[in-house]
Amino acid sequence: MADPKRARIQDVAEQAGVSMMTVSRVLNQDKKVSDKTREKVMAVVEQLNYRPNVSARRLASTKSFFLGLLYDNPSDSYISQFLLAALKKCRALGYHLVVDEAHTDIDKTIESVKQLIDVTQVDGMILLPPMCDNEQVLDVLTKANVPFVRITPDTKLNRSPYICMDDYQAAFDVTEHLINQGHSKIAHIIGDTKQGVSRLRYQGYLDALRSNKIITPPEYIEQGSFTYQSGMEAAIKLLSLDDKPTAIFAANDDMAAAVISIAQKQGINIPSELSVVGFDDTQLATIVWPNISTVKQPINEMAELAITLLASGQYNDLSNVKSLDLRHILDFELIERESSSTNKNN
Amino acid sequence: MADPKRARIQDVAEQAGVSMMTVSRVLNQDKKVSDKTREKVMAVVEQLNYRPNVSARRLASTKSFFLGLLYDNPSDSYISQFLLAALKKCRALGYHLVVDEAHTDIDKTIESVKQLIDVTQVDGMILLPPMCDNEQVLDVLTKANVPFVRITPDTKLNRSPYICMDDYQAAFDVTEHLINQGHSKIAHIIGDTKQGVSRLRYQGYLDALRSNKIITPPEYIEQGSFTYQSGMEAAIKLLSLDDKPTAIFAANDDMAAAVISIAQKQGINIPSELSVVGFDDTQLATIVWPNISTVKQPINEMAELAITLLASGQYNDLSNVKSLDLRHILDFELIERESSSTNKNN
DNA sequence: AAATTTGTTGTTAGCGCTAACATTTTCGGT
DNA sequence: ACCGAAAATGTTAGCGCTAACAACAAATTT
Repeated sequence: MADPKRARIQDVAEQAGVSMMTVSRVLNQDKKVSDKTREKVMAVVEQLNYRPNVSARRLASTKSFFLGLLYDNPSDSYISQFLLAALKKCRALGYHLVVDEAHTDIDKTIESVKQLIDVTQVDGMILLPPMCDNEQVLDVLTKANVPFVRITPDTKLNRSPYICMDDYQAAFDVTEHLINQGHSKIAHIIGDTKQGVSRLRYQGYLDALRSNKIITPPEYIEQGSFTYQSGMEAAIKLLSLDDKPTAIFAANDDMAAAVISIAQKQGINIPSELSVVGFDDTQLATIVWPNISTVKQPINEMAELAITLLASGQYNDLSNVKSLDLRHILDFELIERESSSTNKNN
Repeated sequence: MADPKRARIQDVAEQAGVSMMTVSRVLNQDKKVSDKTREKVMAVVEQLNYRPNVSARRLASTKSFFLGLLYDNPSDSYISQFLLAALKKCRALGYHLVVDEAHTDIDKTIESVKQLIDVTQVDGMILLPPMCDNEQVLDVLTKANVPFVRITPDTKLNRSPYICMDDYQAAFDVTEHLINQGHSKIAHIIGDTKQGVSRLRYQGYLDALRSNKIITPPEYIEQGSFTYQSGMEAAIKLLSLDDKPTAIFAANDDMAAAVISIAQKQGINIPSELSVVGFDDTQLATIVWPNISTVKQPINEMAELAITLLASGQYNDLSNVKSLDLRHILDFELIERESSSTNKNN
C-alpha cells in the first residue's frame, strides 16, 4: 500500500544542502569528500531510506553493475544454494548476476566468457569449481582486466582473491571425530583427483591418523571420483577385506550414500558395525537413512563474500594487494548425524 | 576482442530511415506500425544485431522489466533447474528476475510479496508450488493488479494463467507401463495431500488399473507425504503384506528411493522381484542404485514459458481472456531405468 | 601578502530509451 | 475531388544518475 515515491538523489541533495554530485560521491565511496559532508549526507540517506536507482546508475556510469557467475556442473544443491545467496546479496548491493554454465567443450566456455566480458561488460566474475582452476579461463579474464574471485582451496594458480573453507582441517577433524569414538580401522575414499579438494581432504585424513599414531593398511585407501557409482565400487572392495574397517570416511556425500547402500545390502548395521562420514552436507545427506554425518561448507557466506568483494572494487587493481589479503578462509561445520553416532559397543 | 560499439536505437533509426520512436514501437510490439515499416526496421535490427539497452529502457518506461519468482522449499534440483532456465530466458528478453523465498510464516510471505510489488515494482510474478495455491497470496497480487503465472495443475483457484504437465496422464502411463510388463499387483504411495498433484497422480493410477480391469486390495494404497521418511514407512507396510505387491509406484522419487532402500535391506531384488517407479526425475533418481524409472517434468520449458508469458504482457488484462487460453499443458516424459526394467521371469 | 598547490564542492551535459503530445499520411464516405 | 476520422510517424522532454570539467576554499609555499 505504501510506495511514498521513492527518494531520488536530488531529494537527498536538497535535504542535505549539497549538490547531487556530492551525494553521488558519498555513495560511490569517492575519497574526495570531507568527513563532515559524508556524515551529513549519510544521515539524510538513512532518513529518506534512499536507494540509488540501479538503471540510472548503470546508464550514466562506465561500470555495468553486472557480475558474472560461471558454474560448471556441481551438484544441484550446491549450485542452487550458492545461486540464491548470491542473487540475494547482489540485489542488496544493486548489482545483477549474469549466470552462465560452462560447456564441457572448453573452447565454448572461453567464448562464453569473452561474451560476458565484451557484450555484458561484467564488472567482475565468480568462478566455481572446477572452472576456477582452468588456466585458460583465468588468462582471458586477466588479459581483459576483469577482476575475479575463485571459490577454491587451490592457492597456486594465480594472483587472484579466492574463497575457501579449510578442507584439510575439516578432513582432519572428521577423522579425529571417528578416532574419538574409538575407531582405529578407518578407511578413506578419495575424491576426483582433478579437483584440488580431494588431495586436501586425503591429507587431512592421513595427518589425523598419524598424529594419533594409527597405522592404516594401504587397502583402506580407495580411489573414487565423487560419483555414487564410484562410491559403490570402493565400498564393495573395502567391505570385502578380511580385516574390514569399522569406519569409512568418504570424500563427499554421494560416495558416503553409496557406502551406506552397499553396507545395508550386505546386512551390515550402521552405525553399530560401521560408521560412515561424508562431506559437503548435500540434500542427499539427510535424504538417505541413516542420515549422513558430514561437513557443511558455508556456501551462503561464500557466495555473499564473493559478491561483496567484487562489488567493493578492492581487487580491481591487484598490483598493490598483498598475497595474504587474497585469501579468505571461512569456517566449516562438522555435522554429526546417525551414520556415525557414538557407539559404546565398539 | 570484439565490441564494435554496440548499436543504439538511433543507429537503427538512421539506417532504416525512420525516427527512433518508430523503432521503439516496433520493438515494444506496439500495434500502430505498418507492416512495411516493421519489416524494414526488423531487418536493420537483425543486421546491426541491435539489443535494447535494458537500463535505459527501464529508466524511461513505466514498466520495471523485473519479474518476481516466489519459491517455497521444493527440492534443490527442482529450484535450481527452474531458476537457471528462468534466468536464461529473462536475460534473453531483457528482464531481470527477483527471487524471493516464501517464509513458513504466511504473513511474512505476504509482506515479502507486497515489498516486491511496491518497492521493486515487478511487472509480473511466477508462483511455484505449493505457494501457487495460497489464496491470500493470490489475493494480494490480484488486488495490486500484478499479473502472475502459477506453476500448478490446480485449475480451481483463480482466473490466472497456469502452467503444468498432465500429472494425471503421466500417472496413468506409469501404471500402464507396469501393467504392460506383466504386473498386476501394483501398489501406490500417495503424495502429500496438501499438494494438488498427489490427487491427480493417485487418480491416474486408479483409472489405469480400472481400465485394465485390475482389482487392487485397499492395503496396496499407502499415504505418504513426499518425504523419504514417509516412503520408508509406507514401504515397510507394503512389503510386510502376506500378498506382497510386485510393483510399487511412488508419487515422487524420494519415496521411491526409500522403497528401494527398504527392499534391499530385506533382500528383495529390484527389479526382478519388485519394480519401483518414482516421479519427478530428480537427481536422486540417478544417484541411487538401481536408477529409478520416473516421470520427467519439463521444468526448463515451464520456466521459459512462464517468463515468456509474463514478458508478452498478454495477461495484463484478464477480462478478455478465455478460460481455455489460461491453460498451458506441457508434455512429460516417461523415463525407463533399471528399477522397472522388463523382466520376463515374472 | 601574493602565488601556488591541494582538497572539496558545484555545474553542465548526456547516457539510451520511451511517454505524451504534435504532425503527417492514408483512406472511406459523400 | 473534398472532408474528417483514423492510422502511422515524428518531435520534445526528461527518467535518475555520473563523467568531465569548472569553481571555489583551505593549506602551503614563495
